[in-house]
Amino acid sequence: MLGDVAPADVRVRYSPSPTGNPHVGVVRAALYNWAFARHFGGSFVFRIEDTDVSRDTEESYEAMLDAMRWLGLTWDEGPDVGGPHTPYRQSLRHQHYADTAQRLLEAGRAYHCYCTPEELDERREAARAAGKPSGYDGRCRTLTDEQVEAYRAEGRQPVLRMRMPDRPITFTDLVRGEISVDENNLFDYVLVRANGHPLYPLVNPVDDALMGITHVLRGEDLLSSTPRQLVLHEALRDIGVASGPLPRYGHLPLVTGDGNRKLSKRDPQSSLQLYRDRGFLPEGLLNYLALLGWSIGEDREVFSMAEMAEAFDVTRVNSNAARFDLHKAEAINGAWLRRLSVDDLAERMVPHLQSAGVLADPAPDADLELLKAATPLVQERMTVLDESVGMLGFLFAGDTVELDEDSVTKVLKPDARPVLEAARSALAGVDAWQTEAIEAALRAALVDGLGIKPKHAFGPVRVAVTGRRVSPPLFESLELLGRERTIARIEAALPHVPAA
RNA sequence: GGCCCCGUUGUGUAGCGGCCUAGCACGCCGCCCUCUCAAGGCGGUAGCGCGGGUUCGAAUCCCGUCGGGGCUACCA
Repeated sequence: MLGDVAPADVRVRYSPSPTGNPHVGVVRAALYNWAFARHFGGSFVFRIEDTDVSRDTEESYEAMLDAMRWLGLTWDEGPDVGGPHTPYRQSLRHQHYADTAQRLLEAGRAYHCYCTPEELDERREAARAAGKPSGYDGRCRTLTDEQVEAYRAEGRQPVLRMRMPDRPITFTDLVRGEISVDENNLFDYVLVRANGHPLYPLVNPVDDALMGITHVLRGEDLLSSTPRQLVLHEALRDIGVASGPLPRYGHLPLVTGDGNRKLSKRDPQSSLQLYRDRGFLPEGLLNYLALLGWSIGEDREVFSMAEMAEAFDVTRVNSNAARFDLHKAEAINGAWLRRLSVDDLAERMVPHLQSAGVLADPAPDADLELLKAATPLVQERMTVLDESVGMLGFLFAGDTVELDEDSVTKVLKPDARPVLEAARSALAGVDAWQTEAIEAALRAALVDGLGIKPKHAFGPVRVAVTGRRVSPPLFESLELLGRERTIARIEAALPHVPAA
């Protein structure tokens, strides 16, 4: 897997294009690269591929860095931290591409092609109709000076095309094994546009070569372009632009959405931001993403990133596509949430409670204390942090809470009136306002006193006090809420109970 | 159309020729616990796409077939 590369010399990169917010499939690729580098004690390089000015924005660039920091996927070299191969943004590396393109042309490894897009389309369609490969047919490979003159006279501007060799290309993929494409299916491809703009097929390998990348782990969608990149890499070494061994490639299975199709950037389900907003923990999301195509083995699924780095082995990555399953992601996140210390969890809930308006920003110390006291009640009931809003909102309201309409009609029926009235007087008489005493008083008054089942006894109280049918444990909640607000809310709820 | 990749329960995976009457997790169903909801415990549901080989023996190796996906730009 490493070839001649010493473990510490392993260099991998994560090179997203900053177009919109990061995609979970792309995050998983970052994770696998990170784990690969950390496993061997090598370097993880973060490079921004912002060659497409029309699509890349500074905002997306910042969002990308922010996302990586949030995830905790630390990089050793990158646009903000620098490194020996600076700059790490392609938009700042144009000279490298222009120089390389020139040398490729001079060495005869690339050539000018004057075909127009229309001509290309036409021939492509014809080839396709004839059942033949539809790639570039090589027409401009050997143009005479006269032909070039004629094209120029017409005002045509050439693109620069890579000259592919007349032999099959075979390589060993780290996850899939040997892959081979014969010469009839290898086509000369465009490196530089007619307007002088370098394209991805040129800049990506050039940067990998210049930055000494030893291993490339990326999505399967790039599998079929690997042979041509390998050819470019060989050429770069031949013409002295780069040195060192060719990078080894590993193509990761695609992450699919609800259908069987590749999760696209446009699919809302693919947005990392969505999961952040919902309150996924970076630990949980990363853990889940790690599971999409890789297994730590031993019937174990919950593990930390340090444990992953220790155990990670690309050759054991699955080669078949994996579907993103929200349920499973939530389950894994829930497991992580329950592992958190109470203080840590309370702290992480704060921003969610604030953006929902439950807590002020900054939150008063008293509220923070109350939140901390309530955290154990909800820790095992949540799967994502955002749920804290619904579960704990009632604690931070005043003498009245917003009553959930559905809960009111289902629980606050006419026979709830005597229950609430009995609860009110029982609670008024509780000596020490503590969970045990509250429960004892309520049981005595409602279950024993009114002779009704616990479920029917406590349901109305729960709705009156918390506003909902589902809440943290009732007696503990009442203790935290305090006697005054508890009783005030029961009284406020009484008018919502219809007469018999 | 062409090329390439992939194929274990609904989903993610374990399995790398006998330990598999296929394990685990999520989901789903039921039970227990129980003031709601969770969490937890117990049990259940459901799978090696198909057909040929190779072998004493195949989920595991080979071939074919079918199915799915990716790529096929002067996007990245």
